[in-house]
Amino acid sequence: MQIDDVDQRIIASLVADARASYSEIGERVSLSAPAVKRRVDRLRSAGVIRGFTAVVDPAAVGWTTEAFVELYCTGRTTPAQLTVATRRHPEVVGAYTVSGEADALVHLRAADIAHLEQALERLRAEPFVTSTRSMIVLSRLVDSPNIVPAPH
Amino acid sequence: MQIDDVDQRIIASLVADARASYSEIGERVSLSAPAVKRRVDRLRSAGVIRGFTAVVDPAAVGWTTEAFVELYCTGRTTPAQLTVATRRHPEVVGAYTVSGEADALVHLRAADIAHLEQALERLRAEPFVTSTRSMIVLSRLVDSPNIVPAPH
DNA sequence: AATGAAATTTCCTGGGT
DNA sequence: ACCCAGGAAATTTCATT
Repeated sequence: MQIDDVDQRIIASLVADARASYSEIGERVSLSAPAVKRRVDRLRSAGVIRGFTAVVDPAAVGWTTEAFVELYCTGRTTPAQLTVATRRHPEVVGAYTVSGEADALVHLRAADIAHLEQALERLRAEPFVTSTRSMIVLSRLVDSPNIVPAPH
Repeated sequence: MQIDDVDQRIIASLVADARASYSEIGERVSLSAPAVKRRVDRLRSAGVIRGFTAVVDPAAVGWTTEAFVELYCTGRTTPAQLTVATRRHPEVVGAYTVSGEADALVHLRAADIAHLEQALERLRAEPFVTSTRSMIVLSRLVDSPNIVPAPH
């Protein structure tokens, strides 16, 4: 699918404020509200825009602990297996296969340290996990959920 | 600030779809649209809801490469220094101080490998960085931007 | 094919109870 | 918290280029 400059600006606008009205966006990109809607619909159905979400302060809703865990897995572990396994754990907010020493990196979010420990144990109990290496998040310095800068 | 069960459900609803109308949300939580709006306004001004954003497929807008980089820093590096430094790099989409061997973990997003390499070099050139350890993301298995499950 | 204008429906948002 | 009402926005239809 082709994304032109106007689409880019519409996307940027929605990333900055997903609840902006079509006419508001239209003003910024010099288009009528219906035209903006049609473009947004097109971008959505093409999968460029996956959805719209609220950015919530995890601490404010009782999730104060966060960690990144490197997973070392047995030889024949497939990404599909990893996907299925990690999705089973509600504490997993991100999971990636990576190059380097580890096979995967998992981003966990939990209510507190006890909860995190419990989640970690559950994760380590997955049959393909041989060992793990954890980094507990002490403070969040930067966290731009899905900010997509203009193309390089 | 006090968050009751209804607030939790409103938040969950907005996380799932930030463009849902107040009446739509009201239906799900058995509240009138004005009541929902008042709660959302309160949650926003309290900082529980930080904002609303579009979830964009980075690949679709030309950002195909991602990496996590562990930063090893000199003894007297403050979180404030790290914040300032990492924010200078547009490729940094996340940065955290962590417990463990490394001092910080940085999440990078770039257009391609060449761009990533360049960003990494720039990051390594920061005066307080003594060494780095990179994990390039091969595939994204799970990525739930700001999904906040019900409290434990 | 994509846009703008108009018309209809739905929604937002203030004040009153 | 709900109901109500005036104004704004969304969304469909239609005509234009």
